[in-house]
Amino acid sequence: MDTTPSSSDFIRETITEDLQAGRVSQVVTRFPPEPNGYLHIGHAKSIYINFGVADEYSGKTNLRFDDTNPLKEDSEYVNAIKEDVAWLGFEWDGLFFASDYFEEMYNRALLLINKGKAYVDDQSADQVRETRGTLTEPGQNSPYRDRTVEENLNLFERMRRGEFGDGQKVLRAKIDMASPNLNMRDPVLYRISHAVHHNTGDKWCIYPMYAYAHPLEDAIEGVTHSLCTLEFKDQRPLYDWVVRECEMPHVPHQYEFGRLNLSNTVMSKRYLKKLVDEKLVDGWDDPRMPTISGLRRRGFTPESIRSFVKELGITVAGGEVDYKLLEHHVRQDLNLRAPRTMAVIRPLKLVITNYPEGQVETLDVKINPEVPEMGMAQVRFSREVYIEQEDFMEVPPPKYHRLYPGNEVRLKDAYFVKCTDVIKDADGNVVEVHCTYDPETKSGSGFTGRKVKGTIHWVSCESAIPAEIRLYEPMLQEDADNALPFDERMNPDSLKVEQGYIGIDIKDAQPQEKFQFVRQGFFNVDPKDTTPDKKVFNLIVSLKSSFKIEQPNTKG
RNA sequence: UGCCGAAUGGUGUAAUGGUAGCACGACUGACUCUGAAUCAGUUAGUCUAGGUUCGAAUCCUAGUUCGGCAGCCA
Repeated sequence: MDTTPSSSDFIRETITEDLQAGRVSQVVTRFPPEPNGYLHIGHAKSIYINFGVADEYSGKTNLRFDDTNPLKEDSEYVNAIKEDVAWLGFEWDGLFFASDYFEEMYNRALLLINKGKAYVDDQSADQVRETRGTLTEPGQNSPYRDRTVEENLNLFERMRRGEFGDGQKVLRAKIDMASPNLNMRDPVLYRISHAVHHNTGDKWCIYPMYAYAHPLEDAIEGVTHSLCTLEFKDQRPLYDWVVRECEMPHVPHQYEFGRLNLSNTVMSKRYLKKLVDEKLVDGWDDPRMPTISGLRRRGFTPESIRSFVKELGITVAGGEVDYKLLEHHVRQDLNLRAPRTMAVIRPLKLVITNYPEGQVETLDVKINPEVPEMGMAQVRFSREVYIEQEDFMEVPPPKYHRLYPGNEVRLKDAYFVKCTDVIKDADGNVVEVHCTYDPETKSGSGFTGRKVKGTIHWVSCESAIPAEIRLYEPMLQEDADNALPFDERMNPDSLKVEQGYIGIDIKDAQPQEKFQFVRQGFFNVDPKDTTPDKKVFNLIVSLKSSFKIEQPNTKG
């Protein structure tokens, strides 16, 4: 895959040392998503780190579903996650579920109880919270903290048998209610939840908490380096406590890296789910979503996502990456891979008054000038063509090289045309532009008589194929205050739908095929809404442009 | 006023006691049948104050700022 060496970082340094010192013989990592939503670009970083680092050291990586909370999890998410990881280009060694380990986890809990390291607490959730203390004050011991081993064993077994209702009892670790690390103040290990689990059905009514389950999962699978994001940093002592006190034969270690934050991007699974549930977007794969499936449908390539996250590196410093960097990577990838085509997004009819009526020419055009091997395609040219509305202005601003009355431009791959007339409707809107063309200026004829500053794209009216073109902007407003809740930052213009035209050269385009609409951007054939009768194109990313119209842009 | 962690151009990231570099962005210019791409260039940085050292982004001390942590979520 991506074989260029990555620079060193604290994780790779640790692994190198562990290998050299013989502490581990083979690197084993895992990517442990909870199947409670779809993966997003932030997960792509974690996936890249876990799979990529292991791969560099000829190690193994498991895909493990951290499914310890039946209330939020669903097999729909399991399938989506598997598809996304595979699409990104990673192959897992083992495919596991935390729920496969429930029996072993239960037995280890019994061990903890027998050692006097865990107890059943009858306090309510509220009481537990109230007695946990605060950031500056220690907590208080539970009145049930000193139950006998026998009593704890009996109670815990009855919890499992379903003798108690949700929330009536929990199993807690007995550590230190005065610890400055809140995670060590007798954390809950098991809670009661009479819920159907996507994998184990109704076999269990007690479920282990993440802090207890995760280290055991790692230990069971022989994970050597458990790589997670920074918010778990404070749990490290508890992680080590669980592995040690449960007397796991294999001892994994946890290392934390900074998660990815992207500018103007919702990276909260919870909020993304809300957008989906409230139908504010067209599902998890809405092209505006930062989900892997959304990016895929939008038209991003796995290669571009990989090279993007690779460039981020592995650090612990927090920050926010400009989404322009992601755009750069996809442009760079698609520039060499995407066929060029002329498509008109907002059409304006241009009539060539001195071109013979009824005449149609077939022109050969390069599919990708950057990559001659991609060959040639054919397009049609006739007396009437559609051009882009923004390529004509009746009153041009400074440095406007496109069409305006009296100005001559090239119709790309065809002829020079000079604007002679403007047709307007009753409201004064420009509805048609009239030009004359010069037959001597045909593309490829070698004409050098004069030059024009502008070249514009077009589609021949007689064979133009209507297409729906969807233009996207970030879901969050560019200049909104980051402190504001997402609801107040949503960009009302994140989706704009246009009815445009494509040429016959891409009439057979298939879902997920990507093109560069010349002078405009890269587009993907939408796989969901495209029908045999009508193609839908998603804007992946626009082309950069160094031309900015100065002052108010009142079209036409 | 608890614990943990982090601070290098606008953004991300290198430099592991020895010339502060790379990428993105922005801005110039060249080229151009894509105002793209490409090429050339410009811009701009070690949080602060002390200390150690021939020499500090790097080590030490203090401070400042930012982030994470008080789910029976993960």
